[in-house]
Amino acid sequence: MKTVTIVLDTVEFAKALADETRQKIMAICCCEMVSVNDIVDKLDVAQPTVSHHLKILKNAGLVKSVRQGKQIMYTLDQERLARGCCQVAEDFAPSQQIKMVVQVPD
Amino acid sequence: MKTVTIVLDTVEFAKALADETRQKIMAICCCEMVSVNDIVDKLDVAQPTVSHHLKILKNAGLVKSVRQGKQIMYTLDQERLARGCCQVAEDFAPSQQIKMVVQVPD
DNA sequence: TTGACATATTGATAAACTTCGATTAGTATT
DNA sequence: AATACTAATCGAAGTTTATCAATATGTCAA
Repeated sequence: MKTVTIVLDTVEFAKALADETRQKIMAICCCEMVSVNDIVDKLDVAQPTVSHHLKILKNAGLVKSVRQGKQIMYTLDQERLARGCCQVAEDFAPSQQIKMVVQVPD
Repeated sequence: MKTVTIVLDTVEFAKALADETRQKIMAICCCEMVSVNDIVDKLDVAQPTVSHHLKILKNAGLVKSVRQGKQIMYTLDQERLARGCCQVAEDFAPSQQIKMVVQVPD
């Protein structure tokens, strides 16, 4: 049986989550691929601000991006986010039992 | 069957976690009751700084405190922390399955 | 290759945050 | 009551962060 250990910087992880605008962005790109402009259109912030937050989310490993022509499509890495949440809970709340059922692609 | 809904401010929750010193404090008071001085002794920060961080953690509902004589004992609210982690995961990673088994006291 | 479009980067500014010294408030002891 | 002890609050300094306008970079179409 193979064990995969993910080393997560829980401080960087939490910092990435710790902003209202970033959480809005996360909600927007949570379940679909969206362009930067898509996000800008749905929020009341300037485009550089969105790019800035996307960079932070990307550095924390919370979003993935792919270029599609002129646009760059972003989407939340749900598994990564869920793993981060579980790790925080495991690190600081070891008495609680939290189980994560990882989705295995077909 | 009774359903308990916890309304959590995920931004405040994440902000409370988003500091290295606070995470160290959380680790120290994670599994036992400790006084403010206990925490100061284990960290390289001044007492007002620890009090400041404890206040933030308290406002976020992540620590509980009880006065014992001259001291005030703090401890991490593990269940609250775990619930917060689960809620973040549920809010932003709905495709992932995370289960939390809540500890019921005897 | 020129122009239009999409996104990233730069630089500046303002707000928020961390930290600490000094002080205050609360508690117990003598 | 006076003192010692513990923790909270205040005020200031320094750092980090969020935001935007301006600009640069990259891509596609004509």
